[in-house]
Amino acid sequence: MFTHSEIWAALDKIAEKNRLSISGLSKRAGLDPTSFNKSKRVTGNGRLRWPSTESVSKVLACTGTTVEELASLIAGRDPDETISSRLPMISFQQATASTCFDDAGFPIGDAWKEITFPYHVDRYAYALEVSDDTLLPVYRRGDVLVISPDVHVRPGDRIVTRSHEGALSVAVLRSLTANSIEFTTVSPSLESWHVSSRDIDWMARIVWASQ
DNA sequence: ATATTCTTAGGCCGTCGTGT
DNA sequence: ACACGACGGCCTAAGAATAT
Repeated sequence: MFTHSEIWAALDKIAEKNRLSISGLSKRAGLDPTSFNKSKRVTGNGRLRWPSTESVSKVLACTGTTVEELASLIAGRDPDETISSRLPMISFQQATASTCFDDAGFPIGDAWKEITFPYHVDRYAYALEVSDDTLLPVYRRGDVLVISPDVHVRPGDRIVTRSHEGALSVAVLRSLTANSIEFTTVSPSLESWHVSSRDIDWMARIVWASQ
């Protein structure tokens, strides 16, 4: 059971999460831009108008929203923000300690502190604070990078890798084969190097950076 | 400053499903 | 067959935002 205001609030939230206006969401769903107008949610005589199940289905399809996520939004819970509004964070310097990550690159241990993050990211995301100026001019000391070990990495992505020795590197992934990985620096020099895929523990995509 | 585009409000109408 | 209710589309108008 849900109410008229809850289903409309959920659609408003889906639009917001996809950085769309409510008319923009209607258009993306293949509907008339005015379909979800606030003025159309109540008729002139006060009768409540509800979105059709077909329209809701189109919205879910065009935004990649699941029925479960819609249910959470209707219930007033944001499945992303409630999980990711607080992120574990650690500095690059501290992160070189071997106990900070498990074998798959997910945070473990007590060295992490928690920060509040204003955007929604997946539940596995964590933050790394830049400890020095070796990444200038792209990242400077104090910048925060948000990393998701759960996001598929593709050539062109900025990533963080970890060697068997525990050293973290920030780079751009250029190519990836079964045995070899090519990286370039994030700096304008674009120096490139190859490593064997056996020589790194993991790599994870940088999904956000404070700049 | 002006033009263009986008967003929103509101009225009206078409289409579809349901009940009589 | 017809009436009615309901949602979405079409249209206009106005205001806001953005581009030139």
